[in-house]
Amino acid sequence: MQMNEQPEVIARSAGELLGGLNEQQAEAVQYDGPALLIAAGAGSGKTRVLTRRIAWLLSQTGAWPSQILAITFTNKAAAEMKERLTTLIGPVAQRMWVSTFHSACVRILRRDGGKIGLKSGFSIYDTADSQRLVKIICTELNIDVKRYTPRSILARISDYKNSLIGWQERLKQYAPQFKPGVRGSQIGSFGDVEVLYACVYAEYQYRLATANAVDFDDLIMRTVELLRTDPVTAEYYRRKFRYILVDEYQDTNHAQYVLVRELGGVDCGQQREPGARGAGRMGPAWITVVGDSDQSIYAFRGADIRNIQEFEKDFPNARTILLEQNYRSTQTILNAANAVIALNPGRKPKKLWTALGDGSKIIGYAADNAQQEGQWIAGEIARLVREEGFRYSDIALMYRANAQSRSLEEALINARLPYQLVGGTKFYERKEVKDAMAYLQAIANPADDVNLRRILNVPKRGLGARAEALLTTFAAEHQTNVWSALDSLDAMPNVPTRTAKLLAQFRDLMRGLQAFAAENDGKPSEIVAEVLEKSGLLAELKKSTDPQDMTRVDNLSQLQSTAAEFEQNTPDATLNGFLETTALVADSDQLPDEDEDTGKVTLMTLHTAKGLEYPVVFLTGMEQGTFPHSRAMENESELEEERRLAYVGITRARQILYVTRAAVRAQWGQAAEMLPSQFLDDIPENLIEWKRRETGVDALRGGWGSNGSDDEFGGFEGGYSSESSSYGSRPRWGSAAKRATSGRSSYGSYGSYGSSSSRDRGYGGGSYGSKYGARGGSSYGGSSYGSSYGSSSSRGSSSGQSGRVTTRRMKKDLLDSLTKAKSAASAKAAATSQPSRLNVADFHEGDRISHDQYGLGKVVAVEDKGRNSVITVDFGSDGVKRLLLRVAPIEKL
DNA sequence: GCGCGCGGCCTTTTT
DNA sequence: GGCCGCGCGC
Repeated sequence: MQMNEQPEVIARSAGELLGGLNEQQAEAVQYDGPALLIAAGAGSGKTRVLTRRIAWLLSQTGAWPSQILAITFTNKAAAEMKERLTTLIGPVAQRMWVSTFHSACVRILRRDGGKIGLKSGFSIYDTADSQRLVKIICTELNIDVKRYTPRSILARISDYKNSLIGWQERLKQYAPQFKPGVRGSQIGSFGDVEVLYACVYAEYQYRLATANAVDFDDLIMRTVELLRTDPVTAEYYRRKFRYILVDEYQDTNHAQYVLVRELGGVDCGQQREPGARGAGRMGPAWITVVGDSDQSIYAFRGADIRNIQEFEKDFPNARTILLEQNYRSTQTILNAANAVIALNPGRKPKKLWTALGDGSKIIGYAADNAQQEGQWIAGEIARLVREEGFRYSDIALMYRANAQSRSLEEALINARLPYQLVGGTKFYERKEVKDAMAYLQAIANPADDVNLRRILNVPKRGLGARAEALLTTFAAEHQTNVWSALDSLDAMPNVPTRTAKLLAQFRDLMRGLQAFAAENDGKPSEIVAEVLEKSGLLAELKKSTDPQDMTRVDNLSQLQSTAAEFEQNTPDATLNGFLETTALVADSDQLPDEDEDTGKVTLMTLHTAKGLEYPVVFLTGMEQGTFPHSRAMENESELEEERRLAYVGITRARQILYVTRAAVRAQWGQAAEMLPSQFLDDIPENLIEWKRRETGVDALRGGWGSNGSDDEFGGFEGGYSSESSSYGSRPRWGSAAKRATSGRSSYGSYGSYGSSSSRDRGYGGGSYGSKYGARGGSSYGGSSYGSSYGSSSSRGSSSGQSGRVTTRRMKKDLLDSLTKAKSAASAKAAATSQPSRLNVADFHEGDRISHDQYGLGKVVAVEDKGRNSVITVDFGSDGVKRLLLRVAPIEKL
């Protein structure tokens, strides 16, 4: 560390640090004692309090930056906090550990994991890797994976780990005779499923250990193990971290709770030095936790709400400070939130209030189906921007489950509104990216069987199941891993000549890549390039004619760019560092900064939305079974969690809250009638102004208005156009309304808007190609990122700060890749770079096509009228239709 | 060993 | 509607 550059904390006076705070906030900032719980209601300024408290500890209590450990739940939250701290106390903030539980543990394990058998180059398995491994194990143990899915077994293993239950313990209790790592070990008496779980758990951990790998949950559990088994290490961290602050404490699980206790040395009975300032140099660390039990929404992944509820019992001399004043929302919104959450039994009563005034009413809308819900929302967004001066980035659409995004996206695309989707399939989960990453993993850590096996025959090189079995058998017999088996190929018996040759080729490929990586460890981007080139991954995709493969090539190129950025923004970049940052990205890390105007509407799940705020929020899919989710409705405690989720959703809104529902929603391709969500009833009647309350379905139920037409919902067009005049300006094609009720995808119609001018609006099609072209170059250094972060990344060299920069760069890329994925999914058109999706010249009499609604058909006539070309198609029993090529949702077969 | 086509099952929510 | 796994034919 370059000490003399700026070693000092910018001195902040007490007045400065307390300025603008209310009484409770100020008290929390100054609190002088070992254990503090800040029970912070939604929007009550907790991040502000947390950062000011850290500054207070530094400038008023004599703490050193290096003594601070601040834990957040996402990388983004960590980056933001670090940024705020840097503003407050100067660049010295970089010396603090501000990170997620997971990154902090990686850092600890990289340094000290050797003491529990982890070599420092260990791999971090994501959920997909872990599932692969479980599946491999199940197959070998002859477990019926239909009945016990790897997914469910893994969930169980995850539960054990979150509760710090070791595999030894499970094995001892349920299958003492089972020997992990011994081939042919079968599960004994199989009357009890616990036996199965115990065996798989044990075997899974054995394989992780031989692969020098850990999974997400291990990061926490093994760190606890380290601290508990190695007193020297424990002592080191206890002396180091004198102040521990944990955000979103209500979402911690048992393992994380214990981790905090262990790091803080709460139970080791050491006394604080008499007369010391603050926490002093020994004795228990000072612990500050911030959270809101009403926002606990992660019980499903092990979060234990009791951690926060029982904080005062758990930590001696604890103090609780309540923050109830909300600085975010109108009183109307808070009243709705309070009313909903008040129905949860057994909570400590807490009532949010605001000085901001009542504001406007909550707006309700009942649509006939999901498509119309989306259309109405799109119209409303256009109106908000046009008439009320909101920006697109002021608006967020939220939903319970990712699958709901589709109909909303389609509506936004059709209305030509720019949007960004957060979450869903992540960049690093795409197959081609995952393949490339598997190469990198296997190079960095050859013992990593899961990843090595993944790429053995990717791209296809004639090494199938037989060859793989040769390797795994040999590996098992010699108690070693697949790479070692491959490495000693010459000693392997019974290998057919042809297979031996292919295996040797693969071995040499990997040896070459390993050597290259060793020589260029500081240049991850070059390693990526080498991998893409030498492995044949790129070549395989490039020679393909599948238009989707072009996107895949782009994604791989993107991966290389991401590596290049990592390299530029990280002082001591390594391949492992790159792998690490990619392993721990979260959905919310893709989100842009609050102050950044992306010019796009944001779509995300309610879970992802936690911690965010928007002037305008649409809570969509307010139906029984959708939200609350059907799987959470039977069980009271799960229903309580849904209610907290509703509370989270409502309190995201600052000025205007919309609640919308659909009377019919397609689930697994089947239309289902949906009743209004109980949460709508929980909001006091007088707070909601319904723009449309009855749906066509409700009307039919009431026994009137049915005209028996085969348009599913006769009332649809009328209700919809009389409702909102803003639709008048939109084109209304005859087929559009009908298609909207068909429940089928209408991506096809996207391309149909494609006069070339509309393609350059930044949400797909043509713009993507050109934008990508620009990115492909080496223009990163000159970007605004380069300049704004240059100063911090050039100072000091702890990996924590680089993590921050990387994350910020990466989320940007992920964002772009999402936008790209969007366009890729929707525009086969773009692939041929034609201005219009379908070209009339491509259609001839007798061609077979597929229509989104009518299904398969045969072309009987083609009329070339330029932009207005029409084809006539015979759909058999569905009749003969004339279709405007420009708008028809069809695909040539 | 590979590729295609069919059928079953499904989705909560995520570090 | 989509993914994944399996079975068949080459």
